[in-house]
Amino acid sequence: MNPVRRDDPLPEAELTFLLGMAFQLVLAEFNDRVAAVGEGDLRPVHGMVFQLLARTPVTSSELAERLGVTKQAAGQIVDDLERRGYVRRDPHPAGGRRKLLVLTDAARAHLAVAGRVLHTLEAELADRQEGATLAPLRTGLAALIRTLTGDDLPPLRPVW
Amino acid sequence: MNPVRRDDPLPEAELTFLLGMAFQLVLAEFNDRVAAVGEGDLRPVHGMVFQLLARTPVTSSELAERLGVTKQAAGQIVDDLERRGYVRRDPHPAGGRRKLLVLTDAARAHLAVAGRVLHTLEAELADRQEGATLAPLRTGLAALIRTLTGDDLPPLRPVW
DNA sequence: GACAGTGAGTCAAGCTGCTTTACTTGATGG
DNA sequence: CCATCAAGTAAAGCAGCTTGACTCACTGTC
Repeated sequence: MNPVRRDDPLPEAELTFLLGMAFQLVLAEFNDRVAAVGEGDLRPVHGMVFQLLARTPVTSSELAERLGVTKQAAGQIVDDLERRGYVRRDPHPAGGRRKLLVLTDAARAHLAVAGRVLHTLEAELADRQEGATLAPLRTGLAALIRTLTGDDLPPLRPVW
Repeated sequence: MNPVRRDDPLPEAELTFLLGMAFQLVLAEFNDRVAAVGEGDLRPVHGMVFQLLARTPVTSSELAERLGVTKQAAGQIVDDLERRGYVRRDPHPAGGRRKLLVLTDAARAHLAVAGRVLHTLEAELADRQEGATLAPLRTGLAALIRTLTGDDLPPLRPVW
C-alpha cells in the first residue's frame, strides 16, 4: 500500500499531464519488457503495423492512412520490415500497381509475444493496485475518447 | 449522451492503447486551441520549459535533466527560445560558467494563456461527460503512475 | 602559486523518422 | 487514343534529437 506523501504533486496535476505520464510509463515498461525477451528490434509502431495487417492485408497507402502518416513514410516502414523479413509485398488480386502487404510467420510470432507481454503487464498493474481496480480507469478513458472523437477513431500517433 | 454502438472496439482495447489514444486526443485538442488563440509558435515542450522555469530559475543543465534530454538538446531549445525573446540567460549568482535561465514577460504571458486554455478544455471535457465525472479517472491515473514510479516522477517525454 | 581535476556550457557533425516535391507506372472512362 | 487518376517510388530536405570533442571557469591539492 502506498504511504501518504507530503507535497504529493499528482492530485493537483492537470488531467492532460496525468494522461501523458501514465501513457509514457506504461509504454516504456512495455518496451523494456519486449526488449528483454529479445524482440527489441521492433518499435511500437511496427507492432501497430502488424496488428493492422493481421486482421486483413492492405496496401501500403491504406496502411499510411491508418497510421496517419504519408504514404512515403509508410513505404519506408514497409521497406524496413520487408528487408528484415517481417512482411512481404504480394501482387494485389485487383491488379494495378497495388501490392498487398502480408505478414510473415516472424511477424505473427512477434505479435503473439508482444500480446502476451502486454497482457501480463496489464494484469500485474491490476494486481499491484490493491484496492482500486482498473475497470473505472478503463471506462473513464473510453468515455473521454468518445467525447473527443465521435464515431471513428483517428490513428494513434506520436503527438509530442 | 452517447448511443450504444455495435462493434464498439473500445471496451476490448488494451489499457495501453486507451491511454495513448486519450492522451493524443487531449493533447492535440489542446494544441489546436493554443494555436487558435495565436500562440501556435510554441510547442508543448516549450510550455514544459516555461512551467519549470516559472517556479524557480535553473541552469540549462538542470533543465536538461528535468526534460530528460542531453544538455546540448536543452541548449538548443534555449537558443531558440532566447532568439524569440522568451527566455534570457542571466549570469549565475554562484558564478562559474553557469547561467540562470529566466523567463521574460512574453513567456509568462504564454504560460497564462496556455493555462487558461488547458483548464477550459478540461472543464469542457468534464461537462460533456454527463454522468461520469472525471474524478475517478484522475485517481485511477494517479494510482497507476504511483505503482509504476515509486516516489519521484520521471521527466515527461515523447515515447513513441 | 602552478596544476590536474570537475562541471557547465558550446561547437560541430551525424542520425532517425518523418515530410515535401517530383516522378513513374498501370488502369479506366470519354 | 488519350486525359485522368490512383498507387507506388525516388530523392531531397528538415526537425529534433544524439554523440563526440572541445572551451572555460572554478576547485582542490600539494
